[in-house]
Amino acid sequence: MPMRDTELERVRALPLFAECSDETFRNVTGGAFLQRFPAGTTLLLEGDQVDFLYVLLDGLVELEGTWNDKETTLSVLRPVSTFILAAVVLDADGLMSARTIERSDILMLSGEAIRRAMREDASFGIAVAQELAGCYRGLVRTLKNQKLRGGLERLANYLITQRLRLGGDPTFTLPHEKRVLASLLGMTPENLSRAFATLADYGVEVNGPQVTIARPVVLERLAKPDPLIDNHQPVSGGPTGKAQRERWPRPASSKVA
Amino acid sequence: MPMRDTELERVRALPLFAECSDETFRNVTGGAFLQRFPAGTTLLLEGDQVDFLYVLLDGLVELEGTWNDKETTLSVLRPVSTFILAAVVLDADGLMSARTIERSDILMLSGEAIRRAMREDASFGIAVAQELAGCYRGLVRTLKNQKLRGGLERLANYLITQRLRLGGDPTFTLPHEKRVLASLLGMTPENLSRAFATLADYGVEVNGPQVTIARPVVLERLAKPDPLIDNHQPVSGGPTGKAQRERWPRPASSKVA
DNA sequence: GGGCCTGATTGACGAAAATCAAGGATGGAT
DNA sequence: ATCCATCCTTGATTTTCGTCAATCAGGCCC
Repeated sequence: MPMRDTELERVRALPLFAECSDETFRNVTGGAFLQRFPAGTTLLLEGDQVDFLYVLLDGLVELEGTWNDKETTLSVLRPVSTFILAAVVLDADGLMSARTIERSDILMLSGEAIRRAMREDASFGIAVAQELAGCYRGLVRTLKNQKLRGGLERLANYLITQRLRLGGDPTFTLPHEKRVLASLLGMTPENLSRAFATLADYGVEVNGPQVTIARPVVLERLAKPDPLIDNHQPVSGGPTGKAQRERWPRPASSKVA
Repeated sequence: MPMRDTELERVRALPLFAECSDETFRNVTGGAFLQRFPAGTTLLLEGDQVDFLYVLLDGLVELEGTWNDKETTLSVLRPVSTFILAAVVLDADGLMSARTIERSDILMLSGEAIRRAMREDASFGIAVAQELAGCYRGLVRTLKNQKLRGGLERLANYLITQRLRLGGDPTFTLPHEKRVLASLLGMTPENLSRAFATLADYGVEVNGPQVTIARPVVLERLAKPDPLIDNHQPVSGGPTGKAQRERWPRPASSKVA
C-alpha cells in the first residue's frame, strides 16, 4: 500500500513527532510500511519480539492480555494512536497482543529506527518520554478504576466519559461490541447486560449500540467521577497523544523546546 | 540532613543517572534535599502538584490510590527507587499518594531541574524514557494480574516471586504488614488470611511474617506463573531501575550510548 | 422466506469476595 | 505484670460476580 502525503502529515502531527527535526522524521518514516488489515487480524502476539512501532491511522485496535486460557481487553485504541512504544524503547517482548476490531490502516515504523532517532535527536527523546509518561498515567487510572470500583460504577463512569469524549450529546453510540466493553471493564458480557439493566433506574436508556443518558445528574451521583481516575478531556479535532490527554486541564506550562 | 557522598553515589548508580554527564548530575542534585521521614508520613497526596522527583534511599514507601473513602495500594517501593517520575516529566498532578511504611531516607530532586536536564542532556532524556517504559510495563503486568487471576492465584504468585527476589531460600520474611499485602493484591485482610490458610494445602507454611514454601512444585501448579505477568528477576546487588527489570532476561541488546 | 450464525439478554445457580462481628496474639507503655 | 492498642485470624452472613443454559434479536446467505 502506497504511503500518501496525507497519511504522513497525520503522523507528523502526533505530539510524538511534532517537535522532532525533519531529518529525524524522514529517518523514522523512511523504511516504514503502511498496511491495511481486515477486522479480526492479530497484529502482534504477546511474548513476541517487537520490531515495530505501530501507528493506527484508521480503524479500531484492541490490546489484550491472556493467562490460563482467559483473556482480557487492556485498551481499545482509536486513530490516531501509537502503540507498544514501551516495548520498542526497551527492545523487549510485547506484554500484550494487538488485534484489529475493524478494518484498519496501520503504519509500521522500524523499532531500531525509533531507538536510533532517540539517540540522534534529543527533542524526540523527550517526546518519547512524555508519551510514555502519559501512557503510564493512563494505566494508573485504569488500575485504580479496576481496584477501587465495582462493575456498576465502572460502567457508569465509562458512559459519562464516553459521552463527553464524543461531544457531550446525551445520546451516543458505543464504539464497539458490548462483549469488548465487558472485557475492557473487567466483567463478563452477562454481567454487563445486567449492569445496563440496573442503570435504567438511573436514567440510562439502551437501544442496541445507542445509549442515551437521560438524567446525567442522577447517573453522576452513582458514578462519583473523579479527575484522578477518569480523564474527561473531550477529543479535540487534531490527533492527540497520551501525554496531552494527561496534561489537561493544565496546558503544558513548561513546554519542552 | 547533610547529603553525604555515599548517598550521592547510590543515586548516581541508578540506571536513570548512570549515563548522564557529570554536569547534568550536578545540576539535578545541586539543590536537592535529603530528608529522613518517620514511618507513616504522607509524602505526597494524590491530586497535589508534584514539584520533586523522589528517590527512596532507605526505608519502605507505599504508593496508594483513593476513591470514595476506599483506598488501595498500587505499589510498595524498596530502596533504591525513584517515584512519581511520570508526573514530573509532564509537570502534572500526582495520581497517587505516597507514604512511608518505615522510617525512610528520601532524596528530593527539583522537578524543574529534571525537566531542564532532559532538554540539555540527550542521554538523560533517553534514560528517562527507558525508566518510564519499565514503569509502564510493570503496570501492564499488575493490571493483567488483577484482571486475569483470582485472589488465591495472586497470592500464590506473589509468594513465588518474593521467594526468588529474596534469594531463593524456601523460607523468607514478608517485607511489610499483611494488611498492606492484602491491599496490594486487591483483597481484604480477611480474605488474605483465608487465602493463606488455603495455601497450607499446597505446602505453604506461615508463621507471622515468616513464610516457607515447602513444596514449590505443588504451589507452582496452582499459581501457573507466566513471564508475561510475573517478573521473576532476582534482585541483583546494585540498584536497579524499572527499565532494567523489564529487560531481563535479554540483556539490553541495543545499549543506548 | 427459511435457515443459520453471532451477539445480546435473561434466569437459575454456584463460587468468590466483601462485610460484620467476635476472638486471639503480639508488643509497647505504664 | 497488667493494660492497651494494633494486627491478625476465624466464623457467619450478605453481596457481588462468574458460570451454565436457554432464549431472543438481528444480519446474512442461500
